[in-house]
Amino acid sequence: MATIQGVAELAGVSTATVSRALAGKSTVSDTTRRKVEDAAHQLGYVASATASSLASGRTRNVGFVLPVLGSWYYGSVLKGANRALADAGYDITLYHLEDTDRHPERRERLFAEFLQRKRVDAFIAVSVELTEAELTRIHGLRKPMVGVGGPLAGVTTLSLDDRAVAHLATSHLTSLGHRSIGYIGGEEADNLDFQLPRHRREGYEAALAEAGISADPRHRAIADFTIQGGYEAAKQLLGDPRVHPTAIFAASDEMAIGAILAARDLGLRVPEELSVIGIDGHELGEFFELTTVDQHPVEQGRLAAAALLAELRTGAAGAAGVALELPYELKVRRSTAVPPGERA
Amino acid sequence: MATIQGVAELAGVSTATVSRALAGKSTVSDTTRRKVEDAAHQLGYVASATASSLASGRTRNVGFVLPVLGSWYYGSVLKGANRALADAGYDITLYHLEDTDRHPERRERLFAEFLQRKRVDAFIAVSVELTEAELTRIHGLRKPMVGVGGPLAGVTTLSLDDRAVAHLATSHLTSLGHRSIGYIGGEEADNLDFQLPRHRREGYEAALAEAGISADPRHRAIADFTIQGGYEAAKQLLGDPRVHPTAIFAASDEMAIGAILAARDLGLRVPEELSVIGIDGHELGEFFELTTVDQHPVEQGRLAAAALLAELRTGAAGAAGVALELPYELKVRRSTAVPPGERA
DNA sequence: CTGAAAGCGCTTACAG
DNA sequence: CTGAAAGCGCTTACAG
Repeated sequence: MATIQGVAELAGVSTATVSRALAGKSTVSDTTRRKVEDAAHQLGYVASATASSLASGRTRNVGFVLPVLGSWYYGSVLKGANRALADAGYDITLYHLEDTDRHPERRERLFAEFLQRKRVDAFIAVSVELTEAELTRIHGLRKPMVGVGGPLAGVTTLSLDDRAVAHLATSHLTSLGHRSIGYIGGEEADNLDFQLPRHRREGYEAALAEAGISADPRHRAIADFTIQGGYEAAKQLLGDPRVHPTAIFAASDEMAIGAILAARDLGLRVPEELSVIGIDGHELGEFFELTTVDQHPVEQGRLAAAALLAELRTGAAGAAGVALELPYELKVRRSTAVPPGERA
Repeated sequence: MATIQGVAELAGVSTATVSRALAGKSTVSDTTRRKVEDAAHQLGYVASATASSLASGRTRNVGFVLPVLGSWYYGSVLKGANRALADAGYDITLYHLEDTDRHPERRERLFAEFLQRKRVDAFIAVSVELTEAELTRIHGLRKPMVGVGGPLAGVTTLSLDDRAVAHLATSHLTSLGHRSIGYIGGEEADNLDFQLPRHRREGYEAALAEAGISADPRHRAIADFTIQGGYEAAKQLLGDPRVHPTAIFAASDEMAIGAILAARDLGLRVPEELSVIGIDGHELGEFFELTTVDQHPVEQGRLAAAALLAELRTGAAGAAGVALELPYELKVRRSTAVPPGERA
């Protein structure tokens, strides 16, 4: 394990010069730089992150805070962020805000201890809901932070326009001629959350209204964003003779896939007898030929990292509090078509 | 941002004593300890990880190396490891060995730069296939390392007995009376990999032999461990009139789910006309009522962390090179039953 | 363009 | 049980 001392001796210069040369500072002559690089390469020298951090105040490490590990969505965002940060020379340290209800002490410890260690230069937080107290603590750290799925008070946030996304998905169905459109959404609990379920329902209703269709509570079902939940909710909608939708819009792809499976079990052909559309761009969407509004999670991670790197470069967390909009895209696959009896 | 200085002044002791008191060293009197703790609490002091690491040589940070981000399996292992390590006061820094074929320079940089920064005390590597050169570099770091899914030369490895697992799954089918059992496995490329596909096939064949059934190459299909791959492979097996299996054993749950969906599309009822079993314990297994051999990925992560913490505590990487066996468990759900025509 | 020196904020022998 | 002091391995004003 070579140290900067060893490199300095081998190259015949001071450690200060080694540090400058390897950091790519412009104040080093080309000859010297080459000597230093050769020596460093020969010894396999890489500066100790720990010593470098203590001296410079920069860790080249970003904290990534997320509530779920093992799901496709969060993993994808993480992947996109990691790629962009690694390319910029940054590591990622993980902070899993797991299962607050059952393990409040773990969450407490995360904010009281782990986040206070000054191990990272900045944070990315995905779909994290923070209390006032937690937000105060985060701000007390005085580190740049970018949220995905916000908004978080005083934090730069990248978020999806959930109303617009739901409006687009529903309009896709009305423009095909559907008039009886079921909706599978999430619980609209009045808690810390980001209002995502409510916004998506509002987008759905706005699109219905535009098409001159009156919203009917019997056309709506609540689920938990999983395949199983979507399956059960769809069975309720499809099994109710008073509803009889010709299309279903689900607020997530997994719920939409559940709806497709429910339709199959009920003997309904998709899309001939039932159209289904979701939101996400889930990896399983292709296999199920699911029409969806893709929110490009990997790209979301990349954008979050890019925004953070920009704040890190300019120094001041100048952009703090700004809200940026994430891109989305309608992807029409086989699961949506004109209503039954309207084929050309 | 309080420093150890501030705490020392407030408590009226030296910084050395603050350090010792907060580290829980036994050589501090109870009164002093209390004074220090009060002062630290009052100031919201937490030792800087960076300064502590440089002084002590310990980072309280573990590197987690994995080839895939965004999949259920790796996310689950990560979750289990993170939980156990966080409870012991450790952070996790992520090293994503992504897509080596398309981005060899990223992989190279990871080994040449990121891993050399001495940011972590130890490594956990999941299903990572390393070249000789990479292994040499890792060993040059002289840090404890635990592999999951190994084996890696000179590294403590936790692995599944793939032959035994496949044998168990297949025997479950033969013991129900199945004689014509299809197999969906993975490509047995002769590369760096861990021979997992080969071992699972061998376990399948051994169980067949025990039941007096001769192995037939036409009963085997190759896929890529995904739902889509399993679906296509199952269609081949089920569509071939010369094969006509009454059961399918897939080397992963996702492929098994693909097989269930293929059976549905071919009008075959599961389990009445076709039994299906997988390996994994995938979160979707319950919804599809899939019989499986659960390999408990979250628990695998926990065990890896525990093994690593043990090495870290005893100092010497004493257990290096040891191979430990991971637990597994047959979970019988609705997707397997006696062959057609044999119901009581 | 380069070097000597201070300093980042801790931990830990060493002495007492 | 406690403190003074050295040292971990870098970076960065400061001088030249």
